[in-house]
Amino acid sequence: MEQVTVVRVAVSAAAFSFDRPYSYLVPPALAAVRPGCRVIVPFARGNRPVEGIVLAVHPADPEQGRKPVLKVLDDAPILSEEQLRLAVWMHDRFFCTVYDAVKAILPAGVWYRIHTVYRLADGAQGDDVLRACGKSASKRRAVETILSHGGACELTELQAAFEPDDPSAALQALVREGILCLEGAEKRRVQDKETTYAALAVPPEDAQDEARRLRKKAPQQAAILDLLCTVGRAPAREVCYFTGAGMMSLKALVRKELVQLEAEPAYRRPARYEGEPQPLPALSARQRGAFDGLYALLTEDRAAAALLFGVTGSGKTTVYLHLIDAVLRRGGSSILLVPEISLTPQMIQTFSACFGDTVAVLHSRLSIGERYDEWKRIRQGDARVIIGTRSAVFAPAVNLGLLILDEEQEETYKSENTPRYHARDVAKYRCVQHHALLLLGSATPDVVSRYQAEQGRYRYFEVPGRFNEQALPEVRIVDLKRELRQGNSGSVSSVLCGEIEENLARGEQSILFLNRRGASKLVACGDCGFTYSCPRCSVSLTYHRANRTLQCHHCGYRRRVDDACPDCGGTLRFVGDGTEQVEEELHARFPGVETLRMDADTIALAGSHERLLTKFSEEKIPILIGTQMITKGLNFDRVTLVGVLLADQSLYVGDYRASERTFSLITQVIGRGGRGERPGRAVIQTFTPENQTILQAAAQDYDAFYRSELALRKLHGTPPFSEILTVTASGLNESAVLRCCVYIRDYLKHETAGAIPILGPAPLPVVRVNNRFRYRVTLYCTQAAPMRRIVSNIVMYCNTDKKFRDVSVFADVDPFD
DNA sequence: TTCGATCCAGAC
DNA sequence: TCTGGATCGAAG
Repeated sequence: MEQVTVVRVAVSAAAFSFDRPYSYLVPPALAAVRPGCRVIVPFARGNRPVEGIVLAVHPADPEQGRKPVLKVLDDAPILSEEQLRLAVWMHDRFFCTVYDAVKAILPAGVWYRIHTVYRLADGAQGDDVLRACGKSASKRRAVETILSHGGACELTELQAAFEPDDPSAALQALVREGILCLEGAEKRRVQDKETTYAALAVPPEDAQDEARRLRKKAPQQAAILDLLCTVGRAPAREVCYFTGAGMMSLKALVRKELVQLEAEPAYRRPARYEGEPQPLPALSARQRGAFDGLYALLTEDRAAAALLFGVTGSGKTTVYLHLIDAVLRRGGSSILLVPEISLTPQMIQTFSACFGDTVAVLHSRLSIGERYDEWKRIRQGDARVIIGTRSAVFAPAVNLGLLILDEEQEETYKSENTPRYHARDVAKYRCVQHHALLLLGSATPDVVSRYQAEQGRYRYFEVPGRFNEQALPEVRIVDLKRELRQGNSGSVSSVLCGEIEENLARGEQSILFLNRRGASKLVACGDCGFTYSCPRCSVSLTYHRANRTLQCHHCGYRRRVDDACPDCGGTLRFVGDGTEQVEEELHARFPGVETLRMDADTIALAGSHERLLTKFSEEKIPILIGTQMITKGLNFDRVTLVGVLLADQSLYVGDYRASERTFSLITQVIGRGGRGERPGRAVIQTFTPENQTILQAAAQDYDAFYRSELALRKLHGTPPFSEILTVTASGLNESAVLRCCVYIRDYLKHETAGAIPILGPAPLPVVRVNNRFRYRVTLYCTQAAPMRRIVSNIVMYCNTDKKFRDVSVFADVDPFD
């Protein structure tokens, strides 16, 4: 019997509730298909062509009624075996479809758009076909449209031709009758870029003779030949540019077989370091200690994970540089993840200076083409040092030896969209697969990571002290209650004012920090207190000065501001995120002193975050006022004073991580000061000066913080003493959503026999977004693996059962919102 | 999530 | 009997 090949395919059209490998027959013509290749397959009853990825190929007995693969999209696998395994693993772990994972792993540049194409069946003749349509006008019309398109036509064009009617019934019938066949056509979003080179096709002597002959009749052609005789080979565009000749002359020479054109792949490269190559900065004795330990792990050639603790300014980056250098010497690649794009410019600068063109950059601000080309350079092994944000964890590094997460506690490493992965988890998985070293670096490690280190699951290393032995800033805590009692209700206390004054007198710079999440500006009526809220979400609208509109940060709704209060006709006022008020207050206290505000508006105005920081640093503006964004980024030598205006702000909101976040934030912002030769000072303003977290942050005592926080976590059973899984339901009908959540909770309670804490249903912090209500059930599990299966089941059930028709449900691991 | 199949009510 | 719209159910 003839051998039949069957492929198991993960299809893009599958939702989580019915995502499983689907089997398709491989026609002999497509026998070259291999696991990791993308294919077009007919899916569901309509057999619409959809994209899929081949998970496995195996010989099998022919079975009846199995559908065939229509097309193979990749000549060679686009995903390696390891990446395929990763995609399947992500499906199990993050409650996404395999194809969701594939889309996260691959850059947007390789994606296809699949179009449905109807083609006249083989051997069908125009007249016969029309006759076969009988008296059906719509069939006739469909066939005529397809004939006028040369025998094949895209569904979209048929729909356009039928407008306002729907061609699908007629098309379906024609396919059933065997008159038409259904195909998929693919279109790439981004093309591979090529450079055309011109080179002599004859020996230079012959070319020179020819040039002499052409000098009079075709001087431009002669010029081209002359040039190519000297340089041999050059990009066609440059040849034209330098000779002043046109493409026509070049083409003419090609026709005469004197010159040949050769296409070579070219890369769209993001802006990069142009300066002189720099040697690696030397390791200090303390850095060497950490490096030696990590290097030993690196050379063991088996998977390992380590936590590198070092306060701000201890020189963790230098350790990274030397480790990456070591990996390069061993013929491997390294990935360095950074939490934000705004951190990459200086990192890239430093790394490109040391490693040159072997550095590749991956982050969302690149164009699709640039990202795709960087990805190609990585895949080919041309780039072996990869720096990027969260999604760079998927970079197809050749021979991955080291994966670093810098500032590993940062929340940006967790994706809040499908697939809801944490880069740390993916990194761990990849390092195990590649026998690579996972390195988590931080000045304020995630309590969970620190605990893992303590338990021996991670190796622990420290870079003690600060660079150049600088003292940590001297910190003062100001009790705002007392300030209030003394009649100062402003946002800058008398103590902080005194310090600022001192700095002004000495000509040194100060930073004032407002630790408010998602700082925003409201518009409110000064008379009746009216505020604008989003008609679709349960939040207030935020004012954007750049385009003078009110916007919703959750759904994007926008509208203009009225001239007067729409409710009472009173005067509308702008209630700032605080930075504006602080600035006003400072101007009143220190007339004539220049200040710089850093918030969404001023960043938009300056063009970027870095540009604003550069302005602060270069123009030596005395005072910088800002939110979250100033905690990271450039180092300022002249900043000697840091003020935290209201430390409590992030402390008493949100989840079990509030203390951790506050500690990290305050520690980082205090670390901004005193990086030059002068010592730094910090002032922390708070209404709860006795709060332990604030005291620990002021003392920059991570260890004390970790101990007390861990004790609290143990008491509450929060991570690392459990793993948190959530199931979220959303829908237009609030009571239906709640009913679904109650069902989920009861199901989970039943399945776990009350053995683990299950909380909820609880509304999300913003309960309504885009008219959809969102509620959540939370599980604290100690055995996550079996729970994942149970959670997975309930998610599938709720998304298919008609009881919960208008509710959609998804699960997440330890979400941040 | 998508779309063909099925069922039902009202129009002709 | 035809037709549009809502609903249902399966996806290789």
